[in-house]
Amino acid sequence: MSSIRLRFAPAPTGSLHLGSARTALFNWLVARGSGGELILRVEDTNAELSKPELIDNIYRSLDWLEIDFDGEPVRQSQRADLYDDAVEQWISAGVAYEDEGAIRFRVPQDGTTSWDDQIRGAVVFENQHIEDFVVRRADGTATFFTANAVDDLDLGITHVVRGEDLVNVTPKVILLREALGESAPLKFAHLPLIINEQRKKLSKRRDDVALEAYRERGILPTAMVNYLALLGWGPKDDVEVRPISEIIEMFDIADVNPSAAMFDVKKLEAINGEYIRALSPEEFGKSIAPWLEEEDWAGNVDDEVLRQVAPLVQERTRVLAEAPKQLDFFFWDNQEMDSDAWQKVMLKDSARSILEAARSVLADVEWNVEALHEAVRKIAESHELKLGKAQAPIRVAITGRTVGPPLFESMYFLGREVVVERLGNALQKLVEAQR
RNA sequence: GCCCCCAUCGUCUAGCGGCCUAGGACACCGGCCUUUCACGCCGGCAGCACGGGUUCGAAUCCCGUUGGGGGUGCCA
Repeated sequence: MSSIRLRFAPAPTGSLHLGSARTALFNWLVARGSGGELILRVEDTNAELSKPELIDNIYRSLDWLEIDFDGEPVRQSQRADLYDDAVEQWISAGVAYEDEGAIRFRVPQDGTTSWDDQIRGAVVFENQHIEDFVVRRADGTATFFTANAVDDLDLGITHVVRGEDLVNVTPKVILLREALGESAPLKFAHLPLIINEQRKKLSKRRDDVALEAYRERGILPTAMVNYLALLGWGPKDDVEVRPISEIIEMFDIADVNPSAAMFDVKKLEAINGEYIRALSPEEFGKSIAPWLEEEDWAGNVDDEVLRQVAPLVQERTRVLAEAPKQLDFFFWDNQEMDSDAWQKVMLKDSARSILEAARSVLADVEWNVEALHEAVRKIAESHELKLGKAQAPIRVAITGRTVGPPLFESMYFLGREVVVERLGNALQKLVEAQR
């Protein structure tokens, strides 16, 4: 058995929570950085919690983050006998007693229970403030405290890394372990909470706490892990975005900041953007595929065109879910026109004249990016406009929007026929509107 | 109410007694680049909650105040 053993012990209450993911990550960092072992222990002492789909979600999420475990997962729902034995042991030792069918642990009325937290230092509770707590429910099932203490002992856990919201249960678990004759005290590290803008613990009701929600929006797992590592911890050399292998090497649980950390989606997305830009074109193409498939123009996507056009949007993408709207005009059947965009540029005096000039010049200009660029540049010149201004109506006519990938590259890949047709359509719409 | 924890720019952090007129990142604001938007680059704004100690010297150590948070289930 390895000298360092940790466990990640989620209760399968739904989709994996961001805070749980961070706890899993920090446990994993300690294990992988120390040559220790990490066990996955599912805390499904409560019957409703052992639903297969809930447990699957945990596996899927952890797998997505590439947080791996040693050995098979342990299910508390299958270890009732062990908990029973412990409770019987406490009863016969006189430290637990029956109360309305449940069994309570008798907490000493004097003295203190304390531990040296790796993140917070000494934490001390006076025993008189700890109430006698239930270790076995009237229905015969073990409570969290019992399962926790028994399993940590039985599995040879040496280090417990968990959220700060569990600080107050720690003295109870320590008492239970002592009553079981523990051979060595656990090393505890209570992680700071992840909080929202209101500086409150992330809540399921009002915050996006499901890890899956971020996956669905197109956050890369590597970016998520990197960002999560930065919540409560920071590298001493100030390089925040870096491979997980380096983080494993630099990470030390004792360096973790004890104060709560706000979850900042903007920063997550900024980091995600960096990871997206660092992808190879092939990887990027594969990454956005699931999002493109959901579009109604998905059937029109030409893989070769997509391959050439994807790099144009890669550096403009912060979350993968944004990719379709940057690429749609390459593939749609019925062109959509953003009305704000139309209002903004097509109502200008020069718009009609620019579109007319573009339609006629582009009808037989040489079809390459440089020539297209030059052609539009000349139109701009003749209208005494900067290229940036002059290309606006052309962009809107062709892409339906005021912003998007570089225009001349886009026109080039779209092809002469489509470009001229869209310019014509826009012109017609403009003329009709002016009548 | 009681118990426990926390306190460096708006946010995440570096700092673990002198290297700090406090560094980085995100956000924000200027500028450059430029075919839009981005990217990139340059610059700016902005912080040690307060009060006492300890010390030659405190963001760093101690105490208090204030403020915030967590817990207080036969949930986990």
